[in-house]
Amino acid sequence: MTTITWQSVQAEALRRIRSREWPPGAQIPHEADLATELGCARATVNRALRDLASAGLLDRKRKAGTRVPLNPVRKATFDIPIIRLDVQARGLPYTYRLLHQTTAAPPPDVAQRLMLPGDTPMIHILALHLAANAPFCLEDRWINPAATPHITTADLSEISANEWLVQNAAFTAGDVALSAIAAPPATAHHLNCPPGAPLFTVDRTTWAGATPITCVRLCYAPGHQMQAKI
Amino acid sequence: MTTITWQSVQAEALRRIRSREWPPGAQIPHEADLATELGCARATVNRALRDLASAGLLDRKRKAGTRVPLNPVRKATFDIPIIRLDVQARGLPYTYRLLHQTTAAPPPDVAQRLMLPGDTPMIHILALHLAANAPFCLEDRWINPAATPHITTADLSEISANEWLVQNAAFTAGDVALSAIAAPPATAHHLNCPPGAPLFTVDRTTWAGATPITCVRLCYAPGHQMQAKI
DNA sequence: TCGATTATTATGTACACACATATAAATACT
DNA sequence: AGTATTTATATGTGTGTACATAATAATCGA
Repeated sequence: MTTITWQSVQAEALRRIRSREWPPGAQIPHEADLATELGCARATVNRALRDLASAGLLDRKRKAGTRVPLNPVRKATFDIPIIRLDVQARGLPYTYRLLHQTTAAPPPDVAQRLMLPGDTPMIHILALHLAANAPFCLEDRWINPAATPHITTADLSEISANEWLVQNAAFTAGDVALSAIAAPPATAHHLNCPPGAPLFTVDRTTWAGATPITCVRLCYAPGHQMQAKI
Repeated sequence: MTTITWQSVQAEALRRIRSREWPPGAQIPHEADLATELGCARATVNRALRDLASAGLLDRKRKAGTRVPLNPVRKATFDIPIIRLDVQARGLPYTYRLLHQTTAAPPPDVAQRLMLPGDTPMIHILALHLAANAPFCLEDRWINPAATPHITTADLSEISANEWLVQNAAFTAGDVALSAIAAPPATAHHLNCPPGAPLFTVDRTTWAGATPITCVRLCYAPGHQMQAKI
């Protein structure tokens, strides 16, 4: 006897959505009915549909039931790797250069993004990540020392702040903004590219609960691509 | 009596990871032990830890148990909205202009990305999405008509291919590449920006099972940001 | 007729149990 | 010693039940 898995239920639901057996906007049978129809427990159907809903392929509401959205908003995910591992995964030797480190009050926009008073002294890092001795990524970071007291004892010329933080300050949430900017002169100099070159840029702010940890701008050398999956 | 929820178990696990009560690299108690310790069923612990693992915060292997990864690879997600809704969500009026539509054999790189023979005739679309009458995004798309026969009857000057496909060709998988490019002259002309301007660019290929559906390059006007969440 | 209150109902989740499955560890075998 | 086989174990998943919760639909009252 073959048992129905939640994956098979999910596949069947997906098939019905794609074939328009469940057309956009329509309500689909409720869990109990599907369970009896497909010959499995409601929990199995629940798991299958819950996952589809979190992927944006179904809308579920208590009492209202489950329906196929008219305008599904699909979600894509990408990894946030340690830059060293990102480079090494490409088969390139990695090096790292700490360009600058101070403790100072952050510029207003950084303070605002971290929701901290503007006069809080923070650690400022400017560092260059290199792949095969070519500039790969310029890291411009502000760290809230109150969130990570140990960092004052870390030697950030040996290990990148990026890596230190990933290993020592597990964060619970963060937001990321992706954009393309024209390389400012100083950045262009560090990345060894012409000023104005298009740079793929990641602005990231991370939190441990309600405590802001760090806020970083990563400017990647021209030509960089970031991969994501749907 | 207060019942333990999987969320509370997850929060407690997260706390232990952050506090290094479960240090990086260490193995954590197995599900059954945690269940008895926290006073809940193993299924509840399983759900909590499974979700943490899919977020990259734990590594789980059968028999080997669960451990805190030394180098956690966190995952961020972003929405893939219909461009019209993206514009309207910013409170701007949306317009759309079909610039070009033909049926032809695709260039080799497109054929390769879709894993189709190079001589398959495909639909090629060039369209401009505008926000408040300013260029917002240039869409350069190739569509496999074999995957979506109905599209030949769609009037793509009225509804964008982007929107038509989302509503009519639910895909099961896709990959996305994000990058920054210097605006080529033609693109710059359409987006009304100087040639060479940094453009945030999304290259997306989508599939319905093993059948390739479409492959699109979206070039956003300078200054565009894409938001993601961790 | 309208607004507040009360059912009704579909999803969300917890639990106890059972069995499946991957795989590390131990054992037997050559 | 090295390899193949077995065993033990932690996670993965399905089932049936029970109750919680949100939100719609029905009912009631002014």
